[in-house]
Parts: sequence; C-alpha cells; structure tokens
Amino acid sequence: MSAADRQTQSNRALRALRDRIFDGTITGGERLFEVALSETLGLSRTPLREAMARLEQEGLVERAESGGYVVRSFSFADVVDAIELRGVLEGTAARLAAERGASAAKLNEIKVILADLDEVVPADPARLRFERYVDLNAAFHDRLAALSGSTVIRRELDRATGLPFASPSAFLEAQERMPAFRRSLGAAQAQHRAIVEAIERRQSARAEALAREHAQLARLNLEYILTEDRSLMAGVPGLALIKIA
Amino acid sequence: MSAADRQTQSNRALRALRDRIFDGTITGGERLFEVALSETLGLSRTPLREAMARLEQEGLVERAESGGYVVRSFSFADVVDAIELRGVLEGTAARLAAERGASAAKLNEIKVILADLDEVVPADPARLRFERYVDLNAAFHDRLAALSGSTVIRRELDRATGLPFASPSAFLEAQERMPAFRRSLGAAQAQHRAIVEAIERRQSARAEALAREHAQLARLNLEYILTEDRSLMAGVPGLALIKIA
DNA sequence: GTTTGGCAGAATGTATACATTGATCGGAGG
DNA sequence: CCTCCGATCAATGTATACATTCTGCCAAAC
Repeated sequence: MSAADRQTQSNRALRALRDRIFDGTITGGERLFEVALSETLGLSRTPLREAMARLEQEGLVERAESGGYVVRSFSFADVVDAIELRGVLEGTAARLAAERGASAAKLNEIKVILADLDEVVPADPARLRFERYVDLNAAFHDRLAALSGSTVIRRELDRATGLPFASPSAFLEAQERMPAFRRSLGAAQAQHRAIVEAIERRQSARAEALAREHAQLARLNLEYILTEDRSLMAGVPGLALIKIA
Repeated sequence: MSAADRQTQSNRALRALRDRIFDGTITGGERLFEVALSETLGLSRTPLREAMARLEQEGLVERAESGGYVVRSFSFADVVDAIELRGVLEGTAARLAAERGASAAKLNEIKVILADLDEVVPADPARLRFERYVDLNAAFHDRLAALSGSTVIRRELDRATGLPFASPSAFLEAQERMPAFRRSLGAAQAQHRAIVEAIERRQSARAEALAREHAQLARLNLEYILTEDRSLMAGVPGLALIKIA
C-alpha cells in the first residue's frame, strides 16, 4: 500500500479538506482555523497541519502572512494561464521525447492507447463509454509525460495538473453535455495521433506545437462554458474555486 | 517582517537542514531521522517536521514509501533538465509578456537594470563589481518573470528555480573563475537586451526563443565544468547534491 | 476626534508523552 | 538447514498541554 493511500488521520484530513474546497463548503480567501477544523473533522491539530502543508503543495491553499493557511482563490485569467502552462509543459515533454528518442516499447504502449481511444471516440456518448474515454485520455497524457524520459519534466507536469481545472480531464464531463461534443472529441483524438506520429518521426518542433495546441482545446471549452452556458460550470472540477470578478 | 523570515524554530530547522544538504553534511539518498535531528538541532520534532514538509516543496527531499523523508539525489541529466525547464518557463514568461503587452512602467524598470548591467559587464571582474553583477542578474530574471503578468507562471518559475543549480545565478561564481568568463558574460548581456527588445516590439516567438537560448548558457557552463575543470564544482551551489554515476 | 497604549482572547507555534506501525533478529518447528 | 513466527526495538503518527504571537477593542490622553 502506497504511503499516500494509507488510512492515516492526516490522509483523512487531506481528503476531507480537498472535498470541502472543491465542493465550495470552504470558499476562496477563507482561512483554515486549526482548532475549529480539528473539532469538525474529529482529529487533532497535528495531522491537520500536515494535511494543510500538503494542500499548499497542491496549490489549493497558501500560507498567510501572519501564520496559518488560507484557501487560494483563482481568477479566470489564472485558469487560462494554468491551461497555458500545461500546454507548455506537455509541449516540452513531446519535444524532448522527439529529440531524445522514445523507446519502441513506450511508443507501442501509447499507440495501444490511441487505438483504444479510436474505438471509443466514434461511439455514442453514452455514459459507460464516456467514462472509458476519460480513463484513456488520462492514460494518454500520463504516458506522454513519461515519454519525455525526464523525471524533472514529469514531476513538474504532475504538479501543474494537480490544480483540478488544469488537468487534461478537467472539461470532459462538461464537454459531454456540450453540443459540439463529438466533433471536438474527434479533433482532440486527431491531435493525439499527430503528437505521437511527430515524436516517432523525431519532428520535435511539430510535436511541441501540437501538444501546446492540444491544451488550447481546454481553453476553448472554458470560454464556451463562460459565454454560452454557465450551468456547465458545475461539471468542471475545481471551478468552484474561481472568484468571479 | 515576512512570515518566512521570522525567527521561529521551524525556520531555524529549515535553514539548518538546507545548509547541511547544500554543504554535503547530509548527502543524497540519506534519510532524515526525526529524533536524531531534533536532538542535533536542539528543537522538537514538531517544527522539524514542518521544515521537512517545506523542504519537500523546494524539491530537496521527498517522502519515503514507508513514511519519513529522504534527501533527493540528482543526476547530471536532472540538472540539464532543470535548466531546460527554467528556459522553457522563462521563454513562456517572455512570450506572454510580448503577446499580452507589458506596461511601460515595468519595461522601464527592467531597462534600468539592463543599463546597470551594461555598466558592470565591461569592468574588471573584481570581487565587488562581480557581486553587483550577481544581484543585477537575479533582478533581471525576477523582473522578466513579473513581465509575463501571470501569477501562475511567476509561481512556477519561482518553484523551478528553487533548486539551486537551476537558478539563473547558479553558475556565476564558477563562471567568475572560468577563462571565457568575460566573453560569456557579454553574450549573456546581449541576450538580456534582445529579450527586452523583442518583448517591447511584441515579437513573441523571438522573445521565447531568446529566453530559452539564454538558459542554455547555464548548460554550457555545466558541461565546461564537467569536462574541463571539475574543481569549479565547489563554486556551484547545490552541485553537492549530484550523485556522480 | 483621533491616536496610542495596553489588555484580553483567540489563533498559531512548540514540546512532549503516548500509540501505532514497520523492521530486524532469534528461536522453534518443519 | 531453511522457514516462519513472534518479540523487541526504533521509527513515524497522533494527541494534547503549554508558550507565544497576533488581533481587535476599549479607554485614556492629546
């Protein structure tokens, strides 16, 4: 059992706090009072502080000037920048994979995911297959990070996608309920294929540009949600953190 | 007084641990035993754990599978990748500054630094002026990150340059003692100027490419040190963390 | 009316005792 | 002789009491 999954008090505190932040029970700018929270959650302040330190690493809270932690709040510009950042990092992962060469084994692995995605994408957006799409999409982005062969880049990408709205899966649930859903998904899959092809052919600049552009799909989805149908915001994890100016 | 500077036990622990890691007293792969360390440092386990959590954020230590913390060790490839990452992020900061437009005030600020650097660069590399160069160089890179206008990018850049060998100032001390020192410094300053000019002219692709290339100077210095004169390694902060394969 | 001093309370910072988990070593059983 | 079980010890995890610092308020002085 991995250390992060063990049933310790600090893990319970971590999950509880994350949940409360995501679902809006604790809102941006709010301070996390240790005594009050420890009573609410039924544990002592020690594991609570541990959990808050980890939330700081995830970027959900930050240390206040006078001590203690405050829930971060994000603007829409921050979300756009976080998506941009993911694009830049995934682009770098793709470029390095192309420049340095990816092993045949790893390339095959990601191609299998591509083939699986092909099977799912043209299908009806029924719930079951959709969840499979989400899993496969996450797997694709995970393998892409690994293809870089750089633990530094991989770590950084993991961190950057820790903010829920910056994750490659962030807008999928909302996307499912969007009119242009299937077309958009097809375009995304075409980009997936192109990225892998570019890496295989050692076309590093192309691989980087494609991966960057791929992330922009998330920004387009965000803008669609904002301008056309804000009710979809509920389907995007962590968008409750956004402070509407 | 900023929260990070207050004379608390955990700040003392943080500094003490950082020092011991940087100077090689605690070496890569070594485990940090709480009881032993708390006795050595003369404080209790609670602020020590706090300090270790913050060191994890800085990337100097990581959580072990079975609990506790272990000092990370880095390969030369990791250092190269960390430099690459800084280049990518500074490139992104420069590109965004160009695309979105930087305020005249901020542009003026960084131009003042450029002018100050111009005064220092052609001078003799005597100790006093050299320290001034280090400060100005750090200030330049700091302002460049700010020019992006993105707190997301700024944060990420701060994080990425937290690893001492990835900092823009990492190789300056070693550089001072290198034969090609002054020539290299002149080239760096020319790049500084070009980056700002590109941003001002809204040449985003040029700004990005230049900032990336600028970071590669650090990689060249690293390779020089490795192949030509390893005694210079002592002058690069944090290079003690590198595990020589 | 404004400012300043200090007091009260509530919050975080710290130490420490206790609980629990994980690893190592030795002995008994196969 | 090897294996497996259990005991023991040492490490981290947790609770809690105490120390310190911060904040907000009130009153007194100017």
